[in-house]
Formats: sequence, C-alpha cells, structure tokens
Amino acid sequence: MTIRMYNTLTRQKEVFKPIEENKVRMYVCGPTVYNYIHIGNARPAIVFDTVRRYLGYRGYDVTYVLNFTDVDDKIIRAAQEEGIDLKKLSDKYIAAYREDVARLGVKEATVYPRVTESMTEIITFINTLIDKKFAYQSDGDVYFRARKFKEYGKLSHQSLDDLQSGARVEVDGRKEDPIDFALWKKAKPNEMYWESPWGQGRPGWHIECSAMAKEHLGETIDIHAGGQDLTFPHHENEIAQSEACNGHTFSNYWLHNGYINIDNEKMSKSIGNTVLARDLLDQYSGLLLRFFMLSVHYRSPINFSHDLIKQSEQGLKRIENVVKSLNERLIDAEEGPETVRGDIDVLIERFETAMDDDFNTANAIAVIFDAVKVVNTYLGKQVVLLSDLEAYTVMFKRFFEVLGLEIEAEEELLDVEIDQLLVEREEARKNRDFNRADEIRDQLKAENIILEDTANGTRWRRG
RNA sequence: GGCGGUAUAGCCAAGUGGUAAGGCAGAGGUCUGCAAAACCUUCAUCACCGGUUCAAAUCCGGUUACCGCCUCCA
Repeated sequence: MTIRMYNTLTRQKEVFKPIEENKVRMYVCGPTVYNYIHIGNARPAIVFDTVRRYLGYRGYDVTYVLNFTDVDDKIIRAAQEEGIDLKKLSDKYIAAYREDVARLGVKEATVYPRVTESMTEIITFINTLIDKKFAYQSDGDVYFRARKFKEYGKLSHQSLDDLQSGARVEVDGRKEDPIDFALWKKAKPNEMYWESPWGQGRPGWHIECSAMAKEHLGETIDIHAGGQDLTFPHHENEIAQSEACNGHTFSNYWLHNGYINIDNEKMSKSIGNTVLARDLLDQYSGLLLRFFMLSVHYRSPINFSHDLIKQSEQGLKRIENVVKSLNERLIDAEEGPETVRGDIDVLIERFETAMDDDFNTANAIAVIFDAVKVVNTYLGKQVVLLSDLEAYTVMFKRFFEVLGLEIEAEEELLDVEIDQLLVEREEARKNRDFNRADEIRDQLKAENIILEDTANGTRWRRG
C-alpha cells in the first residue's frame, strides 16, 4: 500500500511516509472567524477531511489540528460593527463554522486551537526568534528578518528579489527590509491587547500557526494543508518562522486545494462574490454539496453554479437509488453462500488505487458508479442472496465512509394521508382502475413524491 | 515584470507515452397497464502550429485564450 500525494514544496507527487509509523500529524489552516463561511471556505474543510478519513481508512492514527484565527483586524472591525466584544464574536462564528462543516459531513478535529488561547506559546516562539536574531523589535512591533532565512521562498518557488520586484512596496520605516513581516503588532489605542515583553499588542497573522502546530503536533509535522492562496505569504512565512526557530523541517508535505470560482473567477470575500455555505445548505443537502465538491479533484478549480449542482444531484440520486433497492430486496432474498466476492474485491481495489493517487476522489466516485451498475445488474436477477446483498451493502458503506457521504437506505415515514393514498392506489391497480391509480400518482408527484411500481410493490421517493 | 495553473463530447469530469474512465443531458431498445427506476445500444481523437517517437491528449518548442499568486483571502 502506497499513498502518493502532491507536495507543493517539491511540485510533484510523492510517496507518503509519516514520521512515525502508523501516525499522521496533520495541521489545516482554519478560518478567520469574523463572518459565516462561504463555500470557498468549505472546500478545504471537505477535501482535507476526506484526506484525513482516507489516511484513517488506511490504518493511520491521524491527529488533525484545525485552528481558528480569532484575533485580527477584520475581527476587531466586525466586533465593533456588531457592537459585541471580540470573544463573543469569534465564539459565535466558531460555533457557526462547526455547525456548517458538520452539515457537510466533516468530522470533528482532534484539537481546535485558538490564537487567543495560545498567547504564551506565541510569545515564547517570538522570543526564540529574537534570541536567534531572526527577529527584531521596532517601535513596539516585532518583525521577522526574512532575508536571514536562506530558504525563504522555497514553498512558493520565488526568490526574495522576484517577490519584491512585483510587490507593492510599502514604505514602512519600522521594517529593515520591505519583505520582513510582523510577528507582533503594537496595539492601537482602544484596541484589545495582550501583554508581552515588547509591550501591549497582538500576534501577527502567520506566527499563530507556527506556534500552535508546534504546541499540538511537535516541531516537525507530516502534513500541512490549506487553500492555494495561503501558499504565499502565509505558509511561506510559517516555514521561515518555524524552521528558523526549531532548526529543522516544519512540515514534510504541503497540500493545497484549488479555488471555487463563480463565472470563472475566484470566489473571495474581498471580491464580494461569495455564496455562504449556510445559504446553500438551506437549498441543498450537505451530502449533495459534498458530493459535488468531491466530484472534482481537489487541486483543480471548481466552477460553481446552481445548474452544476443540479447535474450532480441527478448522479447522486442514481447512487441513492441503488442503496434503497439493495435494502428493498432483503425481503425476498434467499439464503446461501456469497457469490459476488470477486467483483467486490476488484471494485474495492480500484477505489483504493484512485484514492492512493493523490486522493483522486473523481476517480473514486467513478468506481462507485461502476459499482452501482454491477449491483443494479445483480438486482435484476429473479433470485438474489441475502449474503450478496449484505456484501454489496458493506462495500458501499465502506466507500461512503471514506468520502464522508452519508447515504442511507432508511426510509423516512410518510404522513398518514399520503399513506392512505398509496393504499388506495394499490387497490385501484389491483382492480385495474388505472385512471384512478394514475390520478393518485400525479397528485403525489405534484407534492414531489415519485412513485415507482416494482415487482415487490410500489416504492416512493422524493423527486 | 516574476512564478504557477488550465484548455478533453451539448454540460461536468478522469486520464502524463500504447491508441479517449465515469456522471448529467440526448437518441434508440428491453422491461412496465402506463410511467418511473433499472438494463442494453448509441454519442469525442483531446485549443492551435511544429517537433521527438514504431506509438502522444499525454514528452519538447512555439502560438492563442482564460485563471491564480506576488496585498487581507480557503
């Protein structure tokens, strides 16, 4: 068994080898909590949750750390606008985040560190950098001396000079070099602050992840992940800080997911073309949204539109149908030894091969569709075996669990009135009163309930 | 300007040297009282030009278009 993953650091797929056998230390950059998340934020939550699930499936014990950035300019501003204090605001959006991603089938992280709860670690971290001359104080701020870190730019594959020539050079007399970045920012008047050796202030954006990853996972971790836009400067700076501070590799693998686009343009808070996850979740199930996102490889961009979601929905129904059919046939299934093991093993192997190759969920889903066809064909037989039905069901469950797709066979109950109509229709059909039967079918269809007459009786589903 | 990505059927989307997965939509058929579901059949030579090779969507060079990072951003 070999899992290969694309490492931004080396720009190629590499065989995954954890630091410690059977253990994975994984850090994912979480949201800055000043608003509800949009679906662009939901993508990393879903894809890295899937990565985590697959690693777990492959036998690794995964420690999954997801941080919340709960101190930052935008949060401070948002708190002022909403007229509540910082803590209340971030609590509110952290709860909202966890609620939203839970609806998208994302598992709980092992730890959810918050910047405000990691001040000691952050300050210690900065102190070490100052001691090592990688950082300097300037008028109450502390900056990282980027040029002193020789490998600066190795993640984004840019040299310092390249970066600088393209950058808007801000004249900032407090920095020795424009490329230097803040580790600690002096508090502005009337702003929330923490005490530090350099006076009252708060941490810069990048230092938190370095400090929290170290605290919860150690100095070298296996996987660090986040959105593509974090590659530079955020992750580049994290590497510089951590490796300067600890003296060795920060993370062995760097994973970055592609964007969600609207009209072929990046969805972003600053562009203002965002679609909130919770608004979407009111229109579509979390299952469908997750399925939609996983139908594309995680590094490719996804263009979002309602039409595309609807297209996905049709495909998802096909999968849901087979699970139901499997369940329905339990009634007339016969005893006997399993006969479909070989087919199942092939499908599982193909599924794993797809996932082993840089978490290719698009291919994994294609395997599921192939499995759907195999099972539907099997279900077309006059005689089916209980053991086979169970084996197929277990196979699907396995696939769904890895991808985090909660597809269940359990039927919801219909209300009495509708149930009555179904009984009446059965009676009508028995008497070959097809006019009445069709009338009832049309009536229910208007209520979005689709009837299907099968050899084992009438089944229904939501349209 | 620097760095990077993408271009595959009506739509979505896999595929990095061996002759185009899968899904949606469409067409025809089987099944059905009729439908639905399901199954069968059908539906592309891979932006363009040139090169390497017995063989390229896949490698190399060039062209075009779109996108992203270099500034807060998943």
